[in-house]
Amino acid sequence: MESTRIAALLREGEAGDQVAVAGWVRTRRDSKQGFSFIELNDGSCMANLQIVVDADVPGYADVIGDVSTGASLRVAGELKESPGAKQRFELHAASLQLIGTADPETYPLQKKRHSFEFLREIAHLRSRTNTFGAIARVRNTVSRAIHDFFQSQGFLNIQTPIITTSDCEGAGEMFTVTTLLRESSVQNPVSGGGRDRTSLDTGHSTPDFANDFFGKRASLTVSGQLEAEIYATSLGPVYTFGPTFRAENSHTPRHLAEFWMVEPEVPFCDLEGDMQLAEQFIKSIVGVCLDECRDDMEFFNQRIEKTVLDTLHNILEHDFRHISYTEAMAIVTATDRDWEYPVTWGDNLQAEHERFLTEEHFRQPIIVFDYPRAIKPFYMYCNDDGKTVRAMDVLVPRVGEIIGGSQREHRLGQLDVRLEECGLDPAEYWWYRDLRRYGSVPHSGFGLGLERMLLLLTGMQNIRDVIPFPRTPNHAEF
RNA sequence: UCCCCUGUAGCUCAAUUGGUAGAGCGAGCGGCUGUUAACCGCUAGGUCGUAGGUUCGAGUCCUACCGGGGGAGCCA
Repeated sequence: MESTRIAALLREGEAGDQVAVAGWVRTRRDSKQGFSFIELNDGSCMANLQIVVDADVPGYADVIGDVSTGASLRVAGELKESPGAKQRFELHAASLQLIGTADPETYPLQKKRHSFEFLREIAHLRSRTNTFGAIARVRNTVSRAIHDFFQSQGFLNIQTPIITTSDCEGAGEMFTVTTLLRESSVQNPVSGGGRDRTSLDTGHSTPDFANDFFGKRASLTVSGQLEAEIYATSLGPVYTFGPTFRAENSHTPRHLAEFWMVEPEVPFCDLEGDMQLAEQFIKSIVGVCLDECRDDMEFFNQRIEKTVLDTLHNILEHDFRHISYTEAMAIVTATDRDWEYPVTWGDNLQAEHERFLTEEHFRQPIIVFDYPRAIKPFYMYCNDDGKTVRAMDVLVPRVGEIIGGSQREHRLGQLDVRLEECGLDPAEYWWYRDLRRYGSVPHSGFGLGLERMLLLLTGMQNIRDVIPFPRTPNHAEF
């Protein structure tokens, strides 16, 4: 008999069905009177399936002792209404096949709750817990919802390069990609123990990238935006959705060295349209998750963060507040609160100010737009006031900045002014400038960090726990 | 990179002003039970992150290093 996923069985099964399931044991409770209860989980949903095994089931006495937490099982039998209060169905086993044991003396996962810090050290097993199973399912749903949202509106999915030689926007430290390193010239070439950083030993203080694989210095991408602009200004709305890399040495619950980013880019679109798109986009994802991941979302609301559902419904039911940077700064400086970092016009809004605005002052997502041009990158459209650019950040409660975007500077003359201001070499951006020389159009886009979206959706506090295998400084296990 | 907190049993944490290391959960064994965070009893399990130092005596105080967490910056 073919196995049925537990999610499908709980959704569509009926008492009397003959079914088989396969999964991993969460707990076992015995009655010496001659039967056992087994909680089986197969990852298809939050719920376990309760298995009832009578002692006269073939092989019972031989294997039941090894049916411990973490062991894998295949069970066939009849689905019955459960007299117990905590589940509708239970499976009365006719056959029981122990597939893989899990020594209780050494199996690290217990029935009790573990700290996320501990689970991070056993990332190869944490997906067997309720929390990480739920995160994986929600992450999957978000991923599909992202594609659905853009596909349904005619956006083209563009795969931008992961290896790049364009030093785009100079935003953030980049990881160098090189073949200049040879095993013989590397200290600690393999994963053996030592914590010394590998270092180039080319005989020169600076490696000669002209001799490198690509003939010039190459890096892992920090954004697909510039390449997305190429396709947006020829094929219409596009989006990228892929991994992004930042070699920043930042140690926070909101940063990863490797994360996933969604970046739409829309031609013939100004900042207003960009902000509308961002709002529709976020609401769409929130709505899909609430709709399709009810059990998982309920779990997050009960066990992880009791305000999650309220926050998400609040997002769906209200229009995002749009306020200019200048207004935001006025609000921040008008309060009589003692800021750790007092600011004036021209400064970046600090995290404490952003939190205040979205969590206390407006108590809902806000979009701050028209930032000072001195604190923003070269590619943003310059306003006529000469002081601001058409940039926007979407700030949400508990997470802070979840989206950053802008209308792009499509006027070649202005772009060159900004390249100059930012100390960048126009020759390096020759193809980017070409887009402004031939059929240039106003266009806009933004970037959304997938993991930050997941923080918002799940109520999890640490970004290392919403990606299966987090990469942060000193951490690239698994 | 800077600042703060922290490191004791498999896990989560205690240990009064420096005075011989404890609990709960988990695990093993036994008992009870249509059970479901099960319950009751017993047992095992720790060179207190590492290396120095102060002291008659250090889990406790000092220094360095390593690990974990948080805040800042940067950003998504």
